[in-house]
Amino acid sequence: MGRAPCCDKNGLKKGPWTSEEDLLLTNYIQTHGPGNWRTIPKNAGLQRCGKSCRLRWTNYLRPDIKRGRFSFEEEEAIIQLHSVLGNKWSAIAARLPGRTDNEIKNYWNTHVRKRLLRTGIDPVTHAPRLDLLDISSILRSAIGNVNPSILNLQGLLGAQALMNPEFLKLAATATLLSLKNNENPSNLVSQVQQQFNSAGNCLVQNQVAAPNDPFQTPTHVNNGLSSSSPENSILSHLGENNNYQLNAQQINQVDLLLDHELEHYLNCVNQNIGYESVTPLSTPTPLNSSSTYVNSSTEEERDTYCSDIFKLEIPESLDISDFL
DNA sequence: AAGTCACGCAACCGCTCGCGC
DNA sequence: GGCGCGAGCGGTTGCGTGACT
Repeated sequence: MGRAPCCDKNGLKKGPWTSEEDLLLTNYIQTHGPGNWRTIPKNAGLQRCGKSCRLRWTNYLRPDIKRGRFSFEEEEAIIQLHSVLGNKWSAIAARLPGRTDNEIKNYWNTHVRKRLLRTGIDPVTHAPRLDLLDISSILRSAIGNVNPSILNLQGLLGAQALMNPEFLKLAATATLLSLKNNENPSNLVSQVQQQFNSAGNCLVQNQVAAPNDPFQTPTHVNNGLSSSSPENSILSHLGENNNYQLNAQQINQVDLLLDHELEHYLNCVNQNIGYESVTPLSTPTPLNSSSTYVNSSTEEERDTYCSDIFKLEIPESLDISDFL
């Protein structure tokens, strides 16, 4: 378009504002109002471009700006709004009184983004990071020295299959179930995968709506696991092979791991109803959920909260803190 | 105590949008 | 419809500061 530069580059000051400049700008705007930003520096006696004045005013000098540390409620709101709006910092700022888009953007990049990454959540999609979500690692951490090759879920299932948290969790459950019964986990996991595949296109990821589809609600579907076919029943494979031995302690730990999830799953199988995890691996927080607000503010507490968003329901007695 | 490194934040830059002519 | 301009937005930069060695 060939537009002129926003200001004459020659003779105009750049860099940090001095208190004298702040005073000049504040006094002028409080007297005359913002008006035309291009004319403000000249009228206020500032050697700055209008753009610089506008930024200084909107991001720092405005009287309604809330300074200081973000509260946990604000941080939670930022995360939720970002999951809906994406990097629309001004839109997010509009919903957080007293906070500027620049401030929120900085806070996101320096704190929230890192925290989400640290807790295994993709800061862009707000979904669990699949590259980190190696259930095999969790299982190994949980049950100790089992041959890594027999716990390689990603190898067994393929990366795409891991896109479904429910399936992922069920596969992990199947692996533990197999180990408990001295089976090769690949057999049972394959059965689970076949049932998923044969159930049609039910492998819909349970995920947060993408930023560019802001009003899509999270999809949570029955994963399609059917127990109608006896030969495909997971239970039918119990006790076949005895090549994968766990010691007594490991079996005990597997029992703890399987406690809730397996019980629920077996109930579904026995009643011939659809299985839906009682503790979804990925549980996107509803935007309007006031229950998600936690009145804590330490880094550790926030980390814990963030990891709770998608954690596996693993008993506290198991030492998996290194992984988490 | 001095040097180095990492981090946080204010400010800048380049681009797009919307409006008036 | 095209152009010029102001305003706003999002990404990036660079400086100040505190932590660490």
